[in-house]
Amino acid sequence: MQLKKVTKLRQGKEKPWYDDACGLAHALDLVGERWALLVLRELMFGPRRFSEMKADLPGISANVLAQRLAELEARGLVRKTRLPPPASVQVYEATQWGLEAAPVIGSLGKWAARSPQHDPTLPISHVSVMMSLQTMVDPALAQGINARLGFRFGEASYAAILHGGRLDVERGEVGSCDVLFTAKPAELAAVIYGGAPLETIDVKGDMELAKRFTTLFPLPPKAE
Amino acid sequence: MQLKKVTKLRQGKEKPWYDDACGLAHALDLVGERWALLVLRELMFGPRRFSEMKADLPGISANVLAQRLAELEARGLVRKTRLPPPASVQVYEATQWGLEAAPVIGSLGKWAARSPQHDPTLPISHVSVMMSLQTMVDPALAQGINARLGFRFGEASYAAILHGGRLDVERGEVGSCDVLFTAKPAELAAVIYGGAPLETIDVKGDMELAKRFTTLFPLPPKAE
DNA sequence: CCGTATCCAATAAGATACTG
DNA sequence: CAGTATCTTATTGGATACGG
Repeated sequence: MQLKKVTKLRQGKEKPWYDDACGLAHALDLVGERWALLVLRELMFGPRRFSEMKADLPGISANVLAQRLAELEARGLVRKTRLPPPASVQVYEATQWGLEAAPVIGSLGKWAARSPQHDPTLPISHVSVMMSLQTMVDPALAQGINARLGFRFGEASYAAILHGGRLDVERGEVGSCDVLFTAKPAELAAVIYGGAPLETIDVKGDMELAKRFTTLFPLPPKAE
Repeated sequence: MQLKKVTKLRQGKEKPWYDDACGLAHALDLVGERWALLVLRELMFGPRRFSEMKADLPGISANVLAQRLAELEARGLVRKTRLPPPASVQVYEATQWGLEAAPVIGSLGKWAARSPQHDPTLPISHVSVMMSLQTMVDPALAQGINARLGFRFGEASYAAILHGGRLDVERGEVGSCDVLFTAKPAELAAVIYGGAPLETIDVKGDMELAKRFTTLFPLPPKAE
Protein backbone atom coordinates (compact mmCIF):
# COMPACT_ATOMS: atom_id res chain seq x y z
CA MET A 1 0.00 0.00 0.00
CA GLN A 2 1.64 3.23 -1.06
CA LEU A 3 -1.28 5.56 -0.54
CA LYS A 4 -0.97 6.85 2.98
CA LYS A 5 -4.43 6.41 4.33
CA VAL A 6 -5.17 9.83 5.73
CA THR A 7 -6.46 9.52 9.26
CA LYS A 8 -10.14 10.09 9.38
CA LEU A 9 -10.44 12.77 11.98
CA ARG A 10 -12.91 14.76 9.85
CA GLN A 11 -10.96 17.92 10.51
CA GLY A 12 -10.92 21.41 9.07
CA LYS A 13 -13.87 21.50 6.73
CA GLU A 14 -15.62 18.54 8.24
CA LYS A 15 -18.83 18.02 6.46
CA PRO A 16 -21.63 17.72 8.96
CA TRP A 17 -23.39 14.42 9.25
CA TYR A 18 -26.70 16.09 9.56
CA ASP A 19 -27.74 18.61 6.92
CA ASP A 20 -29.51 20.74 9.42
CA ALA A 21 -28.77 24.22 10.57
CA CYS A 22 -30.42 23.73 13.91
CA GLY A 23 -28.27 23.83 16.97
CA LEU A 24 -29.18 20.34 18.01
CA ALA A 25 -27.94 18.82 14.80
CA HIS A 26 -24.73 20.71 15.19
CA ALA A 27 -24.39 19.57 18.77
CA LEU A 28 -24.64 16.02 17.53
CA ASP A 29 -21.94 16.72 14.99
CA LEU A 30 -19.76 17.93 17.82
CA VAL A 31 -20.35 15.35 20.50
CA GLY A 32 -22.79 12.88 19.00
CA GLU A 33 -20.36 10.10 18.38
CA ARG A 34 -20.20 7.09 20.57
CA TRP A 35 -18.24 7.79 23.77
CA ALA A 36 -17.65 11.46 22.95
CA LEU A 37 -19.83 12.89 25.67
CA LEU A 38 -18.58 10.43 28.26
CA VAL A 39 -15.02 11.36 27.41
CA LEU A 40 -15.84 15.02 27.81
CA ARG A 41 -17.52 14.32 31.11
CA GLU A 42 -14.37 12.78 32.48
CA LEU A 43 -12.68 16.15 32.01
CA MET A 44 -15.31 18.17 33.80
CA PHE A 45 -13.45 18.48 37.09
CA GLY A 46 -10.04 19.15 35.62
CA PRO A 47 -7.32 17.62 33.49
CA ARG A 48 -6.87 13.88 33.24
CA ARG A 49 -4.31 11.55 31.86
CA PHE A 50 -5.01 9.14 29.05
CA SER A 51 -4.85 5.98 31.11
CA GLU A 52 -6.88 7.34 33.97
CA MET A 53 -9.66 8.02 31.53
CA LYS A 54 -9.29 4.69 29.87
CA ALA A 55 -9.56 3.04 33.26
CA ASP A 56 -12.66 5.01 34.18
CA LEU A 57 -14.51 4.39 30.94
CA PRO A 58 -15.15 0.67 31.16
CA GLY A 59 -15.08 -0.90 27.76
CA ILE A 60 -13.48 1.85 25.75
CA SER A 61 -10.46 0.88 23.69
CA ALA A 62 -7.30 2.94 23.49
CA ASN A 63 -8.04 3.33 19.84
CA VAL A 64 -11.38 4.92 20.29
CA LEU A 65 -10.34 7.04 23.23
CA ALA A 66 -7.47 8.49 21.23
CA GLN A 67 -9.70 9.22 18.29
CA ARG A 68 -12.40 10.87 20.36
CA LEU A 69 -9.88 13.04 22.14
CA ALA A 70 -8.40 14.10 18.82
CA GLU A 71 -11.83 14.94 17.46
CA LEU A 72 -12.83 16.88 20.52
CA GLU A 73 -9.57 18.75 20.31
CA ALA A 74 -10.08 19.56 16.63
CA ARG A 75 -13.49 20.94 17.49
CA GLY A 76 -12.22 23.17 20.26
CA LEU A 77 -13.70 21.33 23.20
CA VAL A 78 -10.54 19.78 24.55
CA ARG A 79 -6.96 20.87 24.81
CA LYS A 80 -3.86 18.72 25.13
CA THR A 81 -1.45 20.17 27.64
CA ARG A 82 1.39 19.35 29.89
CA LEU A 83 1.06 19.74 33.61
CA PRO A 84 3.52 22.28 35.07
CA PRO A 85 6.74 20.83 36.46
CA PRO A 86 7.59 18.89 38.46
CA ALA A 87 4.63 16.81 37.31
CA SER A 88 5.39 17.53 33.65
CA VAL A 89 2.97 14.97 32.53
CA GLN A 90 0.80 15.08 29.48
CA VAL A 91 -2.90 15.58 30.11
CA TYR A 92 -6.13 16.51 28.43
CA GLU A 93 -8.32 19.27 29.67
CA ALA A 94 -11.62 20.74 28.63
CA THR A 95 -11.62 24.23 27.16
CA GLN A 96 -13.88 26.91 28.58
CA TRP A 97 -16.52 26.06 26.03
CA GLY A 98 -16.16 22.38 26.75
CA LEU A 99 -16.71 23.06 30.42
CA GLU A 100 -19.90 24.88 29.58
CA ALA A 101 -21.34 21.58 28.45
CA ALA A 102 -21.51 20.58 32.11
CA PRO A 103 -25.06 21.79 32.77
CA VAL A 104 -26.22 20.19 29.55
CA ILE A 105 -24.64 16.91 30.51
CA GLY A 106 -26.19 17.25 33.93
CA SER A 107 -29.68 17.81 32.63
CA LEU A 108 -29.34 14.93 30.18
CA GLY A 109 -28.44 12.67 33.06
CA LYS A 110 -31.23 13.95 35.24
CA TRP A 111 -33.72 13.43 32.47
CA ALA A 112 -32.52 9.90 31.84
CA ALA A 113 -32.71 9.03 35.52
CA ARG A 114 -36.47 8.87 35.03
CA SER A 115 -36.06 5.87 32.79
CA PRO A 116 -37.72 2.72 34.08
CA GLN A 117 -34.86 0.75 32.62
CA HIS A 118 -32.09 2.55 34.40
CA ASP A 119 -29.84 0.06 36.09
CA PRO A 120 -28.02 1.68 38.99
CA THR A 121 -25.98 -1.38 39.81
CA LEU A 122 -23.56 -0.88 36.94
CA PRO A 123 -20.10 0.46 37.63
CA ILE A 124 -19.72 4.20 37.86
CA SER A 125 -16.77 6.55 37.74
CA HIS A 126 -15.94 9.05 40.44
CA VAL A 127 -16.53 11.92 38.04
CA SER A 128 -20.01 10.58 37.39
CA VAL A 129 -20.92 10.36 41.04
CA MET A 130 -19.68 13.82 41.78
CA MET A 131 -21.43 15.29 38.75
CA SER A 132 -24.61 13.54 39.73
CA LEU A 133 -24.43 14.91 43.25
CA GLN A 134 -23.96 18.39 41.87
CA THR A 135 -26.87 17.94 39.49
CA MET A 136 -29.30 16.11 41.67
CA VAL A 137 -29.06 18.05 44.90
CA ASP A 138 -32.46 19.43 45.76
CA PRO A 139 -32.05 23.15 46.45
CA ALA A 140 -35.10 23.24 48.68
CA LEU A 141 -33.89 20.38 50.87
CA ALA A 142 -30.36 21.73 50.99
CA GLN A 143 -31.38 25.28 51.74
CA GLY A 144 -29.80 26.62 54.88
CA ILE A 145 -27.13 23.97 55.23
CA ASN A 146 -23.55 25.11 55.07
CA ALA A 147 -20.91 22.45 55.08
CA ARG A 148 -17.65 21.30 53.62
CA LEU A 149 -17.68 17.71 52.41
CA GLY A 150 -14.75 15.58 51.46
CA PHE A 151 -14.79 12.52 49.21
CA ARG A 152 -12.09 9.95 48.70
CA PHE A 153 -12.26 7.31 45.99
CA GLY A 154 -8.95 5.53 46.02
CA GLU A 155 -6.64 7.83 44.11
CA ALA A 156 -9.09 10.60 43.36
CA SER A 157 -10.49 12.96 45.93
CA TYR A 158 -12.92 15.83 45.84
CA ALA A 159 -13.90 18.73 48.04
CA ALA A 160 -17.45 20.01 47.93
CA ILE A 161 -19.10 22.98 49.49
CA LEU A 162 -22.76 22.89 50.27
CA HIS A 163 -24.06 26.41 50.45
CA GLY A 164 -27.24 28.25 49.53
CA GLY A 165 -28.88 25.08 48.28
CA ARG A 166 -26.09 24.41 45.82
CA LEU A 167 -23.24 21.95 45.86
CA ASP A 168 -19.97 23.20 44.42
CA VAL A 169 -17.52 20.46 43.63
CA GLU A 170 -13.82 20.59 42.98
CA ARG A 171 -11.32 17.87 42.46
CA GLY A 172 -8.29 18.06 44.64
CA GLU A 173 -7.15 17.60 48.15
CA VAL A 174 -9.89 17.13 50.67
CA GLY A 175 -8.50 19.60 53.20
CA SER A 176 -10.41 20.31 56.33
CA CYS A 177 -14.04 19.38 56.16
CA ASP A 178 -17.03 18.57 58.29
CA VAL A 179 -17.56 15.12 56.87
CA LEU A 180 -15.25 12.84 54.93
CA PHE A 181 -16.63 9.99 52.87
CA THR A 182 -14.31 7.23 51.77
CA ALA A 183 -15.75 4.62 49.44
CA LYS A 184 -15.87 3.27 45.95
CA PRO A 185 -18.00 5.43 43.66
CA ALA A 186 -20.68 2.77 43.31
CA GLU A 187 -20.89 2.31 47.07
CA LEU A 188 -21.42 6.00 47.62
CA ALA A 189 -24.07 6.01 44.91
CA ALA A 190 -25.79 3.09 46.59
CA VAL A 191 -25.99 5.02 49.84
CA ILE A 192 -27.18 8.27 48.30
CA TYR A 193 -29.54 6.92 45.66
CA GLY A 194 -30.16 3.34 46.59
CA GLY A 195 -30.96 3.75 50.25
CA ALA A 196 -28.08 1.55 51.35
CA PRO A 197 -27.22 2.10 55.01
CA LEU A 198 -24.63 4.73 55.73
CA GLU A 199 -22.62 2.16 57.62
CA THR A 200 -21.68 0.39 54.40
CA ILE A 201 -19.14 3.10 53.69
CA ASP A 202 -16.46 4.80 55.69
CA VAL A 203 -17.61 8.12 57.13
CA LYS A 204 -15.62 10.39 59.39
CA GLY A 205 -16.69 13.59 61.10
CA ASP A 206 -20.15 14.89 61.87
CA MET A 207 -22.35 11.81 61.50
CA GLU A 208 -25.51 13.79 61.96
CA LEU A 209 -24.60 15.97 59.01
CA ALA A 210 -23.55 12.98 56.95
CA LYS A 211 -26.91 11.35 57.54
CA ARG A 212 -28.74 14.47 56.51
CA PHE A 213 -26.51 14.90 53.48
CA THR A 214 -27.59 11.56 52.09
CA THR A 215 -31.22 12.71 52.05
CA LEU A 216 -30.68 15.71 49.82
CA PHE A 217 -30.75 13.82 46.52
CA PRO A 218 -34.24 12.60 45.74
CA LEU A 219 -34.63 10.61 42.56
CA PRO A 220 -37.16 11.93 40.09
CA PRO A 221 -40.27 9.75 39.70
CA LYS A 222 -39.94 7.07 37.10
CA ALA A 223 -41.71 7.57 33.83
CA GLU A 224 -44.36 5.09 32.60
CA MET B 1 -34.23 -19.10 4.26
CA GLN B 2 -36.45 -20.57 6.95
CA LEU B 3 -35.04 -18.82 10.00
CA LYS B 4 -37.01 -15.65 10.42
CA LYS B 5 -34.31 -13.11 11.08
CA VAL B 6 -35.49 -11.49 14.28
CA THR B 7 -35.46 -7.75 13.91
CA LYS B 8 -32.72 -6.15 15.91
CA LEU B 9 -34.57 -3.60 17.98
CA ARG B 10 -32.62 -4.38 21.16
CA GLN B 11 -35.83 -4.63 23.10
CA GLY B 12 -36.81 -5.98 26.49
CA LYS B 13 -33.54 -6.74 28.21
CA GLU B 14 -31.44 -4.56 25.99
CA LYS B 15 -27.94 -4.63 27.22
CA PRO B 16 -26.65 -1.13 27.58
CA TRP B 17 -23.89 -0.03 25.28
CA TYR B 18 -22.15 1.74 28.07
CA ASP B 19 -21.42 -0.12 31.27
CA ASP B 20 -21.98 2.90 33.37
CA ALA B 21 -24.63 3.61 35.93
CA CYS B 22 -24.43 7.34 35.45
CA GLY B 23 -27.42 9.07 34.03
CA LEU B 24 -25.53 10.43 31.08
CA ALA B 25 -24.54 7.00 29.90
CA HIS B 26 -28.09 5.87 30.20
CA ALA B 27 -29.29 8.91 28.29
CA LEU B 28 -26.96 7.91 25.50
CA ASP B 29 -28.39 4.42 25.57
CA LEU B 30 -31.82 5.92 25.15
CA VAL B 31 -31.26 8.56 22.52
CA GLY B 32 -27.60 8.35 21.63
CA GLU B 33 -27.99 6.66 18.30
CA ARG B 34 -27.63 8.54 15.09
CA TRP B 35 -30.78 10.49 14.24
CA ALA B 36 -32.61 9.52 17.43
CA LEU B 37 -32.63 12.93 19.04
CA LEU B 38 -33.57 14.64 15.80
CA VAL B 39 -36.47 12.28 15.35
CA LEU B 40 -37.63 13.00 18.87
CA ARG B 41 -37.31 16.71 18.24
CA GLU B 42 -39.68 16.47 15.31
CA LEU B 43 -42.35 15.29 17.72
CA MET B 44 -41.92 18.09 20.21
CA PHE B 45 -44.87 20.16 19.06
CA GLY B 46 -47.30 17.32 18.56
CA PRO B 47 -47.89 14.16 16.56
CA ARG B 48 -46.42 13.73 13.11
CA ARG B 49 -46.84 11.32 10.27
CA PHE B 50 -44.06 9.13 9.02
CA SER B 51 -43.62 10.85 5.68
CA GLU B 52 -43.77 14.33 7.12
CA MET B 53 -40.88 13.44 9.36
CA LYS B 54 -38.98 11.79 6.59
CA ALA B 55 -39.42 14.93 4.51
CA ASP B 56 -38.22 17.18 7.32
CA LEU B 57 -35.15 15.14 8.20
CA PRO B 58 -33.04 15.63 5.12
CA GLY B 59 -30.98 12.58 4.39
CA ILE B 60 -32.68 10.06 6.63
CA SER B 61 -33.80 6.85 4.96
CA ALA B 62 -37.17 5.22 5.54
CA ASN B 63 -35.27 2.32 6.94
CA VAL B 64 -33.52 4.25 9.63
CA LEU B 65 -36.50 6.39 10.49
CA ALA B 66 -38.63 3.31 11.03
CA GLN B 67 -36.02 1.72 13.19
CA ARG B 68 -35.45 4.81 15.31
CA LEU B 69 -39.16 5.23 15.89
CA ALA B 70 -39.47 1.61 16.91
CA GLU B 71 -36.58 1.96 19.33
CA LEU B 72 -37.90 5.16 20.84
CA GLU B 73 -41.24 3.47 21.22
CA ALA B 74 -39.72 0.45 22.92
CA ARG B 75 -38.00 2.77 25.36
CA GLY B 76 -41.14 4.64 26.25
CA LEU B 77 -40.33 7.94 24.61
CA VAL B 78 -42.67 7.69 21.65
CA ARG B 79 -46.13 6.28 21.12
CA LYS B 80 -47.72 5.14 17.89
CA THR B 81 -51.30 6.27 17.70
CA ARG B 82 -54.12 6.97 15.34
CA LEU B 83 -55.53 10.45 15.04
CA PRO B 84 -59.22 10.60 16.01
CA PRO B 85 -61.71 10.36 13.13
CA PRO B 86 -62.31 11.78 10.63
CA ALA B 87 -58.55 12.10 10.21
CA SER B 88 -57.98 8.49 11.30
CA VAL B 89 -54.44 8.61 10.24
CA GLN B 90 -51.54 6.89 11.85
CA VAL B 91 -49.08 9.15 13.66
CA TYR B 92 -46.25 9.10 16.15
CA GLU B 93 -46.28 11.23 19.23
CA ALA B 94 -43.91 11.81 22.10
CA THR B 95 -44.90 10.51 25.51
CA GLN B 96 -44.91 12.83 28.51
CA TRP B 97 -41.42 11.76 29.37
CA GLY B 98 -40.32 12.21 25.78
CA LEU B 99 -41.67 15.74 25.85
CA GLU B 100 -39.63 16.45 28.93
CA ALA B 101 -36.53 16.10 26.83
CA ALA B 102 -37.43 19.42 25.21
CA PRO B 103 -35.45 21.65 27.58
CA VAL B 104 -32.50 19.31 27.33
CA ILE B 105 -32.63 19.44 23.54
CA GLY B 106 -32.95 23.18 23.77
CA SER B 107 -29.91 23.62 25.95
CA LEU B 108 -27.87 21.29 23.78
CA GLY B 109 -28.72 23.41 20.80
CA LYS B 110 -27.96 26.64 22.59
CA TRP B 111 -24.64 25.32 23.74
CA ALA B 112 -23.72 24.20 20.24
CA ALA B 113 -24.65 27.56 18.78
CA ARG B 114 -21.41 28.84 20.27
CA SER B 115 -19.45 26.66 17.90
CA PRO B 116 -17.23 28.57 15.52
CA GLN B 117 -18.00 25.97 12.89
CA HIS B 118 -21.75 26.28 13.00
CA ASP B 119 -23.08 26.73 9.50
CA PRO B 120 -26.45 28.48 9.63
CA THR B 121 -27.00 28.27 5.88
CA LEU B 122 -27.98 24.62 5.95
CA PRO B 123 -31.63 23.68 5.59
CA ILE B 124 -33.71 23.69 8.71
CA SER B 125 -37.07 22.23 9.63
CA HIS B 126 -39.96 24.26 10.95
CA VAL B 127 -39.84 22.41 14.23
CA SER B 128 -36.20 23.41 14.59
CA VAL B 129 -36.85 27.08 14.01
CA MET B 130 -39.70 27.19 16.44
CA MET B 131 -37.76 25.29 19.08
CA SER B 132 -34.83 27.60 18.61
CA LEU B 133 -37.04 30.66 19.03
CA GLN B 134 -38.44 29.21 22.21
CA THR B 135 -34.95 28.43 23.50
CA MET B 136 -33.07 31.48 22.39
CA VAL B 137 -35.46 34.24 23.33
CA ASP B 138 -33.73 36.56 25.77
CA PRO B 139 -36.04 36.99 28.77
CA ALA B 140 -34.56 40.38 29.61
CA LEU B 141 -35.11 41.75 26.13
CA ALA B 142 -38.57 40.26 25.88
CA GLN B 143 -39.67 41.40 29.30
CA GLY B 144 -42.80 43.49 29.18
CA ILE B 145 -43.88 42.57 25.67
CA ASN B 146 -47.17 40.79 25.28
CA ALA B 147 -48.05 39.59 21.84
CA ARG B 148 -49.53 36.81 19.79
CA LEU B 149 -47.37 35.74 16.88
CA GLY B 150 -48.35 33.55 13.97
CA PHE B 151 -46.00 31.54 11.77
CA ARG B 152 -46.78 29.86 8.49
CA PHE B 153 -44.33 27.51 6.79
CA GLY B 154 -46.16 26.05 3.83
CA GLU B 155 -48.27 23.29 5.35
CA ALA B 156 -47.29 23.74 8.95
CA SER B 157 -48.29 26.67 11.08
CA TYR B 158 -47.64 27.69 14.66
CA ALA B 159 -49.06 30.12 17.16
CA ALA B 160 -46.79 31.64 19.76
CA ILE B 161 -47.47 33.80 22.75
CA LEU B 162 -44.82 36.16 24.00
CA HIS B 163 -45.47 36.92 27.61
CA GLY B 164 -43.43 37.58 30.71
CA GLY B 165 -40.19 37.19 28.83
CA ARG B 166 -41.09 33.73 27.61
CA LEU B 167 -42.23 32.44 24.27
CA ASP B 168 -44.80 29.67 24.36
CA VAL B 169 -45.18 27.85 21.10
CA GLU B 170 -47.94 25.59 19.86
CA ARG B 171 -48.45 23.98 16.53
CA GLY B 172 -51.83 24.55 15.02
CA GLU B 173 -53.94 27.16 13.39
CA VAL B 174 -52.57 30.64 13.58
CA GLY B 175 -55.81 32.24 14.69
CA SER B 176 -55.90 35.91 15.44
CA CYS B 177 -52.53 37.41 16.12
CA ASP B 178 -50.65 40.66 16.14
CA VAL B 179 -48.09 39.63 13.59
CA LEU B 180 -48.10 36.86 11.02
CA PHE B 181 -44.86 35.64 9.49
CA THR B 182 -45.00 33.59 6.30
CA ALA B 183 -41.74 32.17 5.05
CA LYS B 184 -39.61 29.11 4.64
CA PRO B 185 -37.98 28.06 7.90
CA ALA B 186 -34.50 28.96 6.69
CA GLU B 187 -35.65 32.39 5.58
CA LEU B 188 -37.13 33.15 8.96
CA ALA B 189 -33.93 31.94 10.61
CA ALA B 190 -31.91 34.22 8.33
CA VAL B 191 -33.95 37.20 9.46
CA ILE B 192 -33.87 36.38 13.15
CA TYR B 193 -30.31 35.10 13.48
CA GLY B 194 -28.56 36.20 10.32
CA GLY B 195 -29.60 39.82 10.25
CA ALA B 196 -31.32 39.49 6.89
CA PRO B 197 -33.73 42.36 6.26
CA LEU B 198 -37.28 41.83 7.43
CA GLU B 199 -38.48 42.57 3.90
CA THR B 200 -37.11 39.26 2.65
CA ILE B 201 -40.06 37.49 4.19
CA ASP B 202 -43.78 38.05 4.20
CA VAL B 203 -44.97 39.86 7.31
CA LYS B 204 -48.50 40.99 8.05
CA GLY B 205 -49.78 42.99 10.99
CA ASP B 206 -47.94 45.27 13.38
CA MET B 207 -44.66 45.93 11.59
CA GLU B 208 -43.22 47.80 14.54
CA LEU B 209 -43.75 44.76 16.74
CA ALA B 210 -42.40 42.45 14.06
CA LYS B 211 -39.23 44.49 13.85
CA ARG B 212 -38.78 44.41 17.57
CA PHE B 213 -39.52 40.70 17.72
CA THR B 214 -36.58 39.96 15.46
CA THR B 215 -34.21 41.58 17.97
CA LEU B 216 -35.12 39.34 20.88
CA PHE B 217 -32.85 36.45 19.93
CA PRO B 218 -29.20 37.34 20.43
CA LEU B 219 -26.71 34.67 19.47
CA PRO B 220 -24.31 33.65 22.20
CA PRO B 221 -20.71 34.70 21.62
CA LYS B 222 -18.69 32.23 19.62
CA ALA B 223 -16.20 30.12 21.50
CA GLU B 224 -12.48 30.26 20.63
C1' DC C 1 3.21 5.08 30.25
C1' DC C 2 1.03 6.99 26.02
C1' DG C 3 -0.37 6.20 22.55
C1' DT C 4 -0.22 4.41 16.89
C1' DA C 5 -0.58 0.87 13.30
C1' DT C 6 -2.77 -2.92 11.52
C1' DC C 7 -6.16 -6.20 10.85
C1' DC C 8 -10.61 -8.22 11.13
C1' DA C 9 -15.39 -8.73 12.47
C1' DA C 10 -19.72 -6.60 13.42
C1' DT C 11 -22.99 -3.29 12.31
C1' DA C 12 -25.22 0.49 10.48
C1' DA C 13 -26.69 2.93 6.77
C1' DG C 14 -28.02 4.10 1.78
C1' DA C 15 -30.42 2.59 -2.40
C1' DT C 16 -33.87 0.37 -4.41
C1' DA C 17 -37.71 -2.36 -4.98
C1' DC C 18 -41.77 -3.99 -3.30
C1' DT C 19 -46.30 -4.84 -0.49
C1' DG C 20 -50.84 -4.07 2.32
C1' DC D 1 -49.09 6.41 2.40
C1' DA D 2 -46.41 3.67 5.51
C1' DG D 3 -43.53 1.11 5.84
C1' DT D 4 -40.56 -3.88 4.97
C1' DA D 5 -37.16 -6.72 2.42
C1' DT D 6 -32.94 -7.20 0.46
C1' DC D 7 -28.53 -6.07 -0.99
C1' DT D 8 -24.22 -3.73 -0.91
C1' DT D 9 -21.06 -0.61 0.94
C1' DA D 10 -18.97 2.24 4.32
C1' DT D 11 -17.93 2.78 9.12
C1' DT D 12 -16.75 1.44 13.49
C1' DG D 13 -14.94 -0.70 16.89
C1' DG D 14 -12.27 -4.37 19.40
C1' DA D 15 -7.90 -6.91 19.75
C1' DT D 16 -3.36 -7.11 19.40
C1' DA D 17 1.15 -5.81 18.67
C1' DC D 18 4.34 -2.47 18.50
C1' DG D 19 7.26 2.27 18.93
C1' DG D 20 8.77 6.69 21.47
